[in-house]
Amino acid sequence: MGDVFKALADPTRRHILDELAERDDQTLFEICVRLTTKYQVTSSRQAVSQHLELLEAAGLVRTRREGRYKFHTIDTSPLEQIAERWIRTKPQENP
Amino acid sequence: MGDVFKALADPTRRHILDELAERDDQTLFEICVRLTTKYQVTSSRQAVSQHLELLEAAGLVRTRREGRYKFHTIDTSPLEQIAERWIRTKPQENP
DNA sequence: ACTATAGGCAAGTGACAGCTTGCCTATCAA
DNA sequence: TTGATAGGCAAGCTGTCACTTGCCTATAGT
Repeated sequence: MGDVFKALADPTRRHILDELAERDDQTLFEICVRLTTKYQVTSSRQAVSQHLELLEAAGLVRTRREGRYKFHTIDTSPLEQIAERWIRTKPQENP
Repeated sequence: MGDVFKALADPTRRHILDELAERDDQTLFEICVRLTTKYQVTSSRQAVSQHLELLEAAGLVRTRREGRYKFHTIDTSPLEQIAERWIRTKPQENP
């Protein structure tokens, strides 16, 4: 669970999630091109690849292999619980 | 906004928020004691102090000075928007 | 005034994160 | 088969992070 927060802590990874939220099923090269053109992210291919590994390890990105292409998909299910961890717990609650 | 994610990326800071969610208005020393007894966090006073600075800079903790005591309060308002950034955005939306 | 308590400031250290570089594998088209 | 494309592996570098250490300030009690 801490992996999700660490994954979200980097601005480049947040841009990757932004991009995958707009358009799913993108390859590594497609993501690289769109990061540079739309978000002015100048990271290399290997850097983006390592970010995608981390996002996949955190459960935020799922991958699907097809021939020599590897498509990446966003998975928002880990995000749906994390914020409520502290929001729901009010002070002076004593069961 | 990225400060919020970076603040949440550290397990000790998440424990601090857990503790402040349970009991508000705690001093630095109170937080230190409770971190060690309840969460087995062995950080020093200065380490916890630096974590609280970071949490305050991220807007997750508010402080109030009273004499030589400084009370810390959790503020969950930054958390209420962050997760929805990617959850709300569905693919194939084209305005 | 003096001592203890609550907290702050700043330099230093060890470890890890993000990134690059270079080379390698696998798939597809010609 | 050959060349080009998509991606992976691994070592190395650099900056940042979490933490410690030592000293300092300020408030409260006696």
